[in-house]
Formats: sequence, C-alpha cells, structure tokens
Amino acid sequence: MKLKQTINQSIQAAFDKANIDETPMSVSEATKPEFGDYQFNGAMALSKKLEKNPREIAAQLIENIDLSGIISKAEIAGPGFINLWLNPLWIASQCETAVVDTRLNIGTREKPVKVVVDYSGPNMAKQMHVGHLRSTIIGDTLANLLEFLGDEVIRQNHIGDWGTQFGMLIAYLEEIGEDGSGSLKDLEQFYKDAKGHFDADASFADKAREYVVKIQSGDTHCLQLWQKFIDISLGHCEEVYDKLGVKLTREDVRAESFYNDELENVIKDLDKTGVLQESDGAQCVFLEGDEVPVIVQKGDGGYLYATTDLAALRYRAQVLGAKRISYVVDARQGGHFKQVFKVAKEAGFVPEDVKLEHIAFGTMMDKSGKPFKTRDGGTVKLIDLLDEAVLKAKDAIKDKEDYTEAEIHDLAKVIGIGAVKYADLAINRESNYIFNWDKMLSFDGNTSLYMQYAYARIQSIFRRFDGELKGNIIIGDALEHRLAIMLLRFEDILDRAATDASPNQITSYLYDLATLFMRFYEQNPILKEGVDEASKMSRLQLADLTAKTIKQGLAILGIQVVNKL
RNA sequence: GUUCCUAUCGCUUAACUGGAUAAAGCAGUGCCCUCCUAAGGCGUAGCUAGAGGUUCGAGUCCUCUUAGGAAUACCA
Repeated sequence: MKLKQTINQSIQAAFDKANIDETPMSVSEATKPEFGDYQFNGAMALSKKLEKNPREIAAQLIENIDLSGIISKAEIAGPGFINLWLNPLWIASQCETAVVDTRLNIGTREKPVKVVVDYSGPNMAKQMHVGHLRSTIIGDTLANLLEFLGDEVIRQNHIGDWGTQFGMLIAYLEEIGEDGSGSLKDLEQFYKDAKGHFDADASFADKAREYVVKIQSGDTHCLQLWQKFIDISLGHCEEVYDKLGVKLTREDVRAESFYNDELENVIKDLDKTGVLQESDGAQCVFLEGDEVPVIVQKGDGGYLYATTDLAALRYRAQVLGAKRISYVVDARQGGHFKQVFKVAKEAGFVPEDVKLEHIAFGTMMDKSGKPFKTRDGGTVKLIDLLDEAVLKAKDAIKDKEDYTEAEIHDLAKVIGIGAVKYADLAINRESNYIFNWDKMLSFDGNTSLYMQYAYARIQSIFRRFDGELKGNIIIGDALEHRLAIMLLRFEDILDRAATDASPNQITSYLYDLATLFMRFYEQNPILKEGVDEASKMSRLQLADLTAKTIKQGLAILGIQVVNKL
C-alpha cells in the first residue's frame, strides 16, 4: 500500500476543492504522536506565493479535507502545520487486505524499469576476500529489492579474469601439471607459489610472459588452461555465494574478457565522435573541468579498465537495453565512474535517459578503525570469515536452549550469516564500516538476531494458538493504531530504499517495527486469560502481519528467518 | 598542490530530502519474571566541529575556517 501517496491524493483533492491551483508537497510522518499520524507542511511553503498568511491557507485547506475517508481528523498547529489523523477503520481494513495477500498488498511497478545491477566482481587470480563482501551483500539486496518491486533486474558479475597475472598463473598450472583442483584449493597460496617461481626462475618468467601474449592472441591450448583456471576459481566464488545466500549464478557472469573483442571498436567509435585525443602516446578523452584525462588506450596499444567499462556500459545500454545501470563498487572509485559515465554519454554509448549510478560504499575497518586484515597483516578470506561467523553463532546460542546437534548446526548458519549481512546493510552504506563480531551477534539492539527473535516469538504465539484466524482487525488503543500504520508504511519504505539504493532504511524500519510490536505485545495480551475473542483475533492478525512483514523485509536483505529460536 | 567526500551524545547510526522541543541502539545506570520466549519491556543521563550568510524556519542549502578520509596519466 502506497500510504503516503494515498494521503497526498486526499490533500490534492482538498487543494482542488479550495481552488488552489498548486501541486502540494508531500505529507510526512508526524514527528510526535501528539502531532497526529501524518503532517502536511505545505501551507507555509505556499505562503509567499499566494500572498496569504500560512495559517489562513491551512484553515482553508482543512475546511476542504474529506474527513469521511482515510483521514479522520485534521488540525492546524503552530505557524501553519496541518496535523492529520488517519481513520482507524480505514487503517484496519488496509491491514486486513495486506495480511491475506501474498505480496502484503504491495504493488508492482506500473512501468517496470530494466535495470542492471553490477556487483561482487571478484578477481579470479585471488580468493574472495573481505573487500568483496560489501559489494556482494549490498548489490544482492538492491537486486532483490528492485525485483520485488517489479523491475526487470539483470544481475551482472563483472569478474576480473583478464590481465598479465593470468599468464603467470596458467603457466604455473601447466608446469605443475595437475588437473588443478588440488593446488587451486587455496588460490592465495597458488598465487604465491607461482609468483615465487616467477621471481626465482628466469625461464619460467619468460614462459609466463609468453603465455600472456598467447592468451591474448587466442592460442587454443593456453585458452583451455585459462578457462580451466577460471572455472575452478569461479567455483570458489560460488561456494562463497552459496554460503552467503547470494543469488549470483554463472549466467550472471559477464567477465572482463567478455568485452575483449569490443575494445578496439570502443576506441574507433570514440575517435569517430571526435572526443579522442593523443597525449604522451596514449589515447585519451579530456573532459571539461577535469585535469586528468580518461586514458582509454595505453602508449603500447594496451587497453585499460576504463576501456572495458565503456564497452560494458555500451553493452548494457544497447544490447541488454537497461534504463538504469547501478554499479555497487567501493567509494574510492567514485572519480573513475564519474568520468567513465560522462564519456559514455558524450560518446553516445549510453542514451541520455539511461540512469547511470555508482552505488558507493565505504571501506570495511576493524574494531580499531584500521583496514580489515588478519593478525599477520594479510587479507581475510571471505570463506574463512563466514565459517567463523557460523562458529561464533553456534557459541552464542549453545547455552540458551536445549537444541539437538542438527538444530544448532542449522540455526548457527542462519544466525551467523544473517548477522554478517545485517550488520553490513544496517549502516549507511557510504560511511566506512567497522566490523565487530560482538556487536553483530548481539541479542540486543538493531541486529539480525533481534529481528529473527521477534519473528520467532510471533511464531510461538501461533504454535500456542492453533486455531483459525477470523474476524476483523480492531484498532483499540494508541499502540495498535501506531503498529497498524507502521505496517502499512512498508511499501513506502521499500520504494524509498530502492530510489536511494539504501538498504539501511529497510533495516531501520524493520527494527522500529519489531520494537513497536514488542511494546504492543507487552501491553496488549493476546492469548492470556480474559482477552475477549474479538481482541484476540484482531491482535493475532496484527501479529501475523508483523511477522510476514519482517519475513519479507529480511528476505529482501537475503536473510532467513527461523520458526523457533 | 588540485578535486571530491565526511563531521550529529563516550561508541554506532536516524532525522521522510528546508519544518515543531534532533531520534534510536550499544556502553552507563535504576526498575519489572506466580505473567503469551527476560534472546523481552519500562525508566534515567548525554549531541548538530567553529564562524558568518540565505530563509517565516537550517543538522540539512551557500561561503570561509578546522579536523579526518579518498582520488589524482597509461594497475583494476
């Protein structure tokens, strides 16, 4: 239910009736319960334009607000605020509609947008490390979210599978002469071994360099080895995706190498549009206002990542037909994307009406605020981090209840992985993220565990109830009123989170919802003695809708729930 | 040097995009289990980096200052 839009329509109707020929600004949620449910602040904004004092305008509007439908009360306050109270009967009926609907009465886009979400993008020469975590988690959430809202989402995993280091790696793979699966278990080690060999043995180094040229010129044997290497490395990534519950598959992979054949054309076409300039032997595009050019071809004829990105942008806009292209990449590459986007538009690779956005996120830090590293300074492998999360989760729950081994095993996975994801998604994505095990696995505060607990607690109500849900939702007291409105806000929250690509708006909302429910539940007994049947049924339905909303919200974040915790 | 980003309570974050007395959690600190999961709830204390400006109204917009961070020509 698009709650805000619905209220806005009522305000617009009041404008029309009052013969004010303006488009009102949107209502917003009231800042305090005393100020009603929603407030309209537009009277003050119009004061100058209409040459009237704001309270006068507000009074005029209030006379024309329909109080028989969704709004039950409207009051002027302060300099010209209009406080609005929603009709409890209407709220109740909307909740009743939502609770029996599989989509919780959330609409799908009238005009679905074809959107490419580019995320994860691991380098095939190395094991996935913590640096890939944020992109993978945030990107997957964004894709889930847009998908749920009805957009046509195309996931793209722009893996790094090309470049000089691969010559060395496949030369080494051939040298040790295995099928690869053994030594490649630990890519990090394999890379180190290859590098050691490369540095120590001049003839091997020559061979490695030779292999680079060979792959690039399409030598079948070398390409086969390369393909094998990529397959195994990608397999490692898929193991991580699987553990994380991220939906990326092989079909989503459009590797760097995928664009190889296009790179030459990119340069040619840039030249045709006249933006290309030579500088110090390199082919560059100089953008207005930028000191440093975008280099698209090196002095030696080689291409750069800007070239690949341009090819990818063109492919996504023209072949895939995307209208929105979102790159979920570290904030430090902001400058690069700004430039590449500009070049792509200027050169006509991407039509003007296509929205290009860099979904930037901050760096992952350790507890002391330094970049996240292992004790000896190495990068933390993602797979190890996830395994540790599950172990820690196991530790956290093992004393709480009597669980069987199997139950602990399953619970720990859901809790541990959920904790890692939720903690990442719950903060403003643009700020640096301080990784803290104790915090993310805490039962208190805005954590996945609290959300999962809230959900499980509601499920436990239904285990005790064991009957048939019937009857109406009755908004009895202030907490029921607030809870019901909170539930109806879900779609507004999702819409905004989608526009801003900010998952933390979803986590904040879910947390507020869960907290509000706990308060409601504390004050309004459901299954206790003495609760009349009508209240019981009403409260059960609100509980049900709360649980369903939490479940759906977490599902978008890629986090599972459990029935019992 | 230049450009960009950030600055909200001891810590991590909100503030519906310019609206009323800035809101949560953690960490403090009280209180509530004969009571539907105390893995919960209720209290309590504490904040917009500084100076100007725009506006009826500024954490939010503009200018300067300060402090952090990042990017900065052939790596991705």
